[in-house]
Amino acid sequence: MKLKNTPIAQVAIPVLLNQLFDYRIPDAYALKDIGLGIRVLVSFRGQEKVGLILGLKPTSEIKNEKLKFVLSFLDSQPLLASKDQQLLHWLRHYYHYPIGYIFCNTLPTLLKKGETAVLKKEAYFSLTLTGQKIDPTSFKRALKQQFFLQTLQESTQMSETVLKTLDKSWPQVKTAFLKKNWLIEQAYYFSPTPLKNCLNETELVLNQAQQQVLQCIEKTLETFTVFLLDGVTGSGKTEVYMQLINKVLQKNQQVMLLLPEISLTPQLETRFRQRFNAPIVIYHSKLTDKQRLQSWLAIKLGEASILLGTRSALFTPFKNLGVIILDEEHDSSFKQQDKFRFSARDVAIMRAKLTNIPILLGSATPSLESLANVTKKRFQKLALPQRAGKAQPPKIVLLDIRNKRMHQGLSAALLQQIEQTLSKEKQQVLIFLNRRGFAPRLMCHDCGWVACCAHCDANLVIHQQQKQLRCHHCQHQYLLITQCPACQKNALNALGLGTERVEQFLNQRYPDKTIIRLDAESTQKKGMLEKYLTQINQGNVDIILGTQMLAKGHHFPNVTLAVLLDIDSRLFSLDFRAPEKLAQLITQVAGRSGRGKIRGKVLIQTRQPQHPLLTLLIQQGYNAFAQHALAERKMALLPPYSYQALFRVAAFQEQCADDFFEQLMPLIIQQNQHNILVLGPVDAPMRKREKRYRFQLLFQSESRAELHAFLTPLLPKIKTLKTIKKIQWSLDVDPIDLY
DNA sequence: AGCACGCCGACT
DNA sequence: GTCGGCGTGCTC
Repeated sequence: MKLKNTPIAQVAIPVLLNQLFDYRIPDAYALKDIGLGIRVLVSFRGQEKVGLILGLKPTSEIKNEKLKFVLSFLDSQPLLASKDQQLLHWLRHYYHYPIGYIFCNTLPTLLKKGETAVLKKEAYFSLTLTGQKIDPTSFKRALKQQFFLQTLQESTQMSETVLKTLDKSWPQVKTAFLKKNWLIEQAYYFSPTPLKNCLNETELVLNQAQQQVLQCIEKTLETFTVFLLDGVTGSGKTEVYMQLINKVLQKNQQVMLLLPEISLTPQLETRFRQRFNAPIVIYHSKLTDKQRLQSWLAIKLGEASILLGTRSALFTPFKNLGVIILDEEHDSSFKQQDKFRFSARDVAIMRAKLTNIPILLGSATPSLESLANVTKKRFQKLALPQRAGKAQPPKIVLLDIRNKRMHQGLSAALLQQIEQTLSKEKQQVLIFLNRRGFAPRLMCHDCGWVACCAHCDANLVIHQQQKQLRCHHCQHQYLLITQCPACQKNALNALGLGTERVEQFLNQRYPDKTIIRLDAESTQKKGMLEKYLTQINQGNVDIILGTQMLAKGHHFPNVTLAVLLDIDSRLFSLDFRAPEKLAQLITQVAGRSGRGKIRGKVLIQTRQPQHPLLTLLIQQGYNAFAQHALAERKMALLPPYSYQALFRVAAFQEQCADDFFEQLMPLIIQQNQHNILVLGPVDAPMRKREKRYRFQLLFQSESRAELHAFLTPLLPKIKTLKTIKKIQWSLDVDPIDLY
């Protein structure tokens, strides 16, 4: 029916429904104020919700009496320009995810909650010359003043928010300092480049390889090209990034740089602030809602030029984006593994395509997907094959530990090498073991009972310091017992190796050495990881022991020996990606060694010294391994030579899942006119997790278009199945681990 | 997905 | 006679 002049707004609402909802616009609103990408407040099921206008149409198919009015408009300008909207529409089709979630939940939390989209200035404080010269120890009784003076002297500039959280007496101290003329107060939109120590990092002269790489990219600025920068650890990728960024900044364009881990942002931020005389903002999930809103707005409005962040930064709208750089492109942290499962790498590429700008993917160990894309001529490969400066590649050696006596998982030969390294001044040893806790298993020596989680199909991990047994898959903790619950004997044994156990052993064996353990447990407290990293860089540490996080691109300049423990189980994993991940891991850990003047050494303890993966990787390097692995994938028609989507199902009662699949499978057979390979349903590798039984169904096709042509009509039909109410399900497009 | 409405069993 | 079980269906 005709509704005067004002159109109907099609609104995205943050609910998990894949549709827009129509709302009438009150006649009082002038048409010019209504546009796509503007937030509105609406009543939805009796609740007020913030939604986003994604469409306007003259009439609605919905009965007039059912239509509600938009309650109010929250923006005068669109939050998302049409390019940003295009990207989100692509996401929704590609990942088959509800539109309301994609459009609303990719906004900063505060905007989702209806906060006004206005960049606010914040007060920043620095000391005047007089203030810098005051000796803080000259305070006798004014301890708060002493504290703040010292704090401000140690930094260049601090925001009011930070100062307030340090101590609530700040407002009084501030007044006192301003009166004494010790303090400069300035208002900024976001954290400014430090004034002190500014620009003390100078551009390095690039070596020939670096220069070639830079020139190649420079030529394509303002056109879409995907570059894969294959640069060994220490080859000077960061310097290439920085000089490229400089070129883009000179064109008055903005830059987005994505990293896999939050913990990698501070060091890069410091370097960038010292190098660039341009506003830089950070965006990741550890920032406060307010900080994230500020960064987001600063980039959108063009007030900031560089955005440094993790995958959650990917959706920030830019005013004038010139290049995207995504470092450590092989890293699985770029894949979001819950709710909206997307690959930040793949989405970044699509974003570059829609913006028509180059994107640079960097890695010392490129993913097989990216290497295949080079072969398919979709990506252009650029190589930095040598370490910059004088550093040589590390020497990798396999330590055969068959029939060897072990000391808490470390062989005599290994201990000897460790001791040899430690005897040299300022040399550090890095030990990689990807298992937290003391030991992964508690077993009765007498009856064979093993401690298992009541809610998951998993062994409980012994955490001796906390005297706990913990399940690493759910949050459950149990008291560490000494008596076997099955046979009542005191014969319980800790089997296997965890970082806590190795740490304990090393502390006993080397009581005069400083040993730091870096894992999720030891770095749980805020700021601990940064503290440890600083300590390591200052050279006050002898042994660094840790999990996965050691392989993530941190710099350990004094490490000359890197050790990998307990990798053998990964050689026999059922996951077809396990070899790729292991090769990347070994190469990355190896890359931590010998980045200074002394050549590094890498030792891998194994009972499989003849294993082809290890010998190929060590004798011929990662690229040879990758070519071999790609040939295998091609033979088996596995990704990247086919495309997959994984349909996961979980239910508290197995019967519910059975009933669901009984309805689902005929639907799939009927729908499958595209030769889609359907594998399953089968039990998930961990059948029971967090009290739920888990199953999966894999769809695979050699044609991405056919896979999507199959999925697109299938999903709405699946949602109409009666049994779906009793299960939880998700679809993972391009899954990277089949868990 | 949530959340309300609705129709059948064990209680003050 | 009511409280509440979760089955069904709708959200503009």
